Amino acid sequence: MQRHDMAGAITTRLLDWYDVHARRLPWRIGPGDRRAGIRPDPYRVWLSEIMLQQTTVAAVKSYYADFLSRWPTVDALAAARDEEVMAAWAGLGYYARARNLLACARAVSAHGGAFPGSAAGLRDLPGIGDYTAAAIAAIAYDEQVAVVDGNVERVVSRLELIQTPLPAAKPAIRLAMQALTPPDRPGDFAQAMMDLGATICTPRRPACTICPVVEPCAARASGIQETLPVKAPKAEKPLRVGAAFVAEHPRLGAILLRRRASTGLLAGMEEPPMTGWTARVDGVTDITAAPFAAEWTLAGTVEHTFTHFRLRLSVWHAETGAAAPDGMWWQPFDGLGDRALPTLMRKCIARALDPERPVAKR
DNA sequence: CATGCGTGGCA
DNA sequence: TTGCCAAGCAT
Repeated sequence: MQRHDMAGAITTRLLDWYDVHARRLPWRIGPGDRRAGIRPDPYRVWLSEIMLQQTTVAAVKSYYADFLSRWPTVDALAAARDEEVMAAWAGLGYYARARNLLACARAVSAHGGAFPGSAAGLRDLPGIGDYTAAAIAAIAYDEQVAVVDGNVERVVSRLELIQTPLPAAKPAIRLAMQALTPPDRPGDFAQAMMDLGATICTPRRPACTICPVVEPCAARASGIQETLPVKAPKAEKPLRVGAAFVAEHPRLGAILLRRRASTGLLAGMEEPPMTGWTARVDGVTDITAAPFAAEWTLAGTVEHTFTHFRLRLSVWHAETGAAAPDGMWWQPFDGLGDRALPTLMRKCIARALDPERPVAKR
């Protein structure tokens, strides 16, 4: 099939640019390896792509290294305990990804340990949607398939001057990306588009002067590149409030923890006991909601922003030698790093144990 | 098709 | 400081 000259020009320029400027990332093979016919390990591509869903490269790097070190193959990951994987994922966010990761590993392992060999087959696995299936197939199998993520939506809408608002523009963007994707090196092309979007064709202040495809860019020609893609305005995030209770057992050197419900927000993760989170700003800091009677003192507040609301928690602290209530346990301090504690919960614990200091990261 | 689902970095 | 949003998926 003859490709249009414009499409061919964009593809060629981007691949040439990628050969020089490709970001060196732990899950990528080197250009020399690619030319030698070496293909990336589908397991590593898959692991990196799941972690990269809505998550920055900088945040992923240490988690990727840790997972690959602990579980070098899909069979090793499939054999891991749920709790071990959730704890390893703690802090990275979107915890359904970790549950789906394990479910996917076990499905693949149960069928001989080889990932499906096409985007269509990959798409049926848990945690793998249109984007991830296409990305793995293009990168690991050289399948000529359109890989469309947020970067590609932005780059393509600018190149082709697609002014329809998202998400209505998605079909047109996918068609345009399909027309640009070459039969040779489709994976490199997809990664080139994503690298371009991450480093040059950025949401704000795109660096058009150093862009390898500035000449064929229709939005740049019109001077409206910064207005694309058009998106519907986002609803503002309401404030919810609540109270967390960090009970400390001085003799054991431990704090009281429990496990959250298996569905919903932070599903299956662990936490200190706390109230529900309500949109009502009054009353919820009431210490009558504490897990047991003790000399509770207010250590401070913790604020955290989720996808669709902001949360302000009053953090209470008490020392006690009481037995752990049903469904809770005394967790020794020296094991906290290995628990499935989301960032929010680590903030609460840090605030309670040292009200003066700023909250430390994981 | 709209909504729920985390977190950290950056302008 | 506040808002924005990054290599999306499931329902």
